[in-house]
Amino acid sequence: MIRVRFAPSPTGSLHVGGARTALFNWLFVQHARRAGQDATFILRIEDTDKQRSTDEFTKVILDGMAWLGLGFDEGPTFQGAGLARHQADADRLVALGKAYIDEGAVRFRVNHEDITWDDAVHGPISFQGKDLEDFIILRADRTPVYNFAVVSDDVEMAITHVFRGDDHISNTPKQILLYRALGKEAPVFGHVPMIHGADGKKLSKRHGATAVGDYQGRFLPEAMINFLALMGWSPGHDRELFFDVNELIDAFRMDGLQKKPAVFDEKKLEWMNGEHLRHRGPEKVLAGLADPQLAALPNALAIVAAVLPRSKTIADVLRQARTRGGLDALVVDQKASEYIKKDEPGYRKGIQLAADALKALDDWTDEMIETVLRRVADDNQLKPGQVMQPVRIALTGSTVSEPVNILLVAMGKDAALKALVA
RNA sequence: GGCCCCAUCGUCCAGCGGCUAGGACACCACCCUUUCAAGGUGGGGACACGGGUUCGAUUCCCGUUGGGGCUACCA
Repeated sequence: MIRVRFAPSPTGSLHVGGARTALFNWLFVQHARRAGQDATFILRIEDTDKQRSTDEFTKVILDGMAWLGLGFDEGPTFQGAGLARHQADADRLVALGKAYIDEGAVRFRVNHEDITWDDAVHGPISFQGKDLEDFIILRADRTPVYNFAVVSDDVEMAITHVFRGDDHISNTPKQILLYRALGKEAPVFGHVPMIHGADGKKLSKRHGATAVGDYQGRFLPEAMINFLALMGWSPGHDRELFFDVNELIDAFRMDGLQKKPAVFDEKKLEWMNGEHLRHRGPEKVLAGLADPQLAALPNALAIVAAVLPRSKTIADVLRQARTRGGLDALVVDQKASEYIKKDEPGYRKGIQLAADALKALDDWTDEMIETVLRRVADDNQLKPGQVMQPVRIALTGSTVSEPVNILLVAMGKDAALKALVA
């Protein structure tokens, strides 16, 4: 029987590092299940007796996990709720002579033996007994200290595997001692490396977006999962794109984890998100946008499809689609306004020529539009770009977009001409 | 300072004694083109250093250097 828990602290946000740890825990459980084992994934909130998790803080964690699709089987349970048991366990250790009262607090007696465990990601790790000293398990106010509360809780919940951040390595010997004192076998420990910012330091607020919530509006959950899973883990070969989380579950193995910290590269996340966006396809992307105004447009699907190849984030798709659908006012970007300024008469002429020619076109297809536009350019001794680019800018506010004929078809004749003349 | 962990392109990974050290992101060049954030082709770019072990080390061992984490009656 496998019982795994993910134990975030209620800090008001779910850190991407935490989310990745949750993902590894979850993948481990799902993988075990597929192998026919009885495996349970438990969520435990690591709040304290002084700082109980508020509903809002709990919700942030729940929302983040729900967004990523990481469902749990038990919980959430709260560390702070185990106070009575923590105290009873501590008293028992005192009675057994394994702990003693020190200035009102309860201090655990360390026997200075060497501690070694076979870490699931690092292999053998050992600490020398002489470096460990007696430590507090219950404060003078009878509230438990973290290292004691976790062990008491994990014993209570019969946890078999603990996969957590690297930063807990030095807590592990203390906890192993506690398991022994409580007469229980320690679980399997696996310490997953941290996520660092570009400066090589632990990813924190000053690195920018670090909470899962910061990514929700811009990235697809499946892309986030794919990206997070591949930071510090690999299936052992060069494959990087996992469009189906089931393939991730099948391939996942704890010993495929990297031992060194990884640097979060948002550029790569963006690329990966673009791949997932295209894999989802226009219908699902449009549905996922949950924009009633956009969805109500008869050509919404065509617009999204036109815009998808060059989009990286959900925000990219939404912004471009709404502009093309006439829902948002045109925003002319830097390069576009430079283009206009360089030769405004030429710019206006291009638009005028295109509009006049297009007006007479009944067969509104990309082939015909291209033919007509090229002919207009040719007839006026202009290069195709001299009429295409002005149209593109007038319609999108950008020098970059899908091919102009595709753009025009997606927008529809009436809307396109109206926007051109405006 | 002490303890612990780690070390392949700028970044994310592959490699698990013998490879021209591979892929991806990013970057650069060229091609295509409706002068692009699309597509195509190509390019630069890494085994931190020093000792061993071995016929042979990126790979195994030791050391150095570098980086990170922990060092609370925080979690």
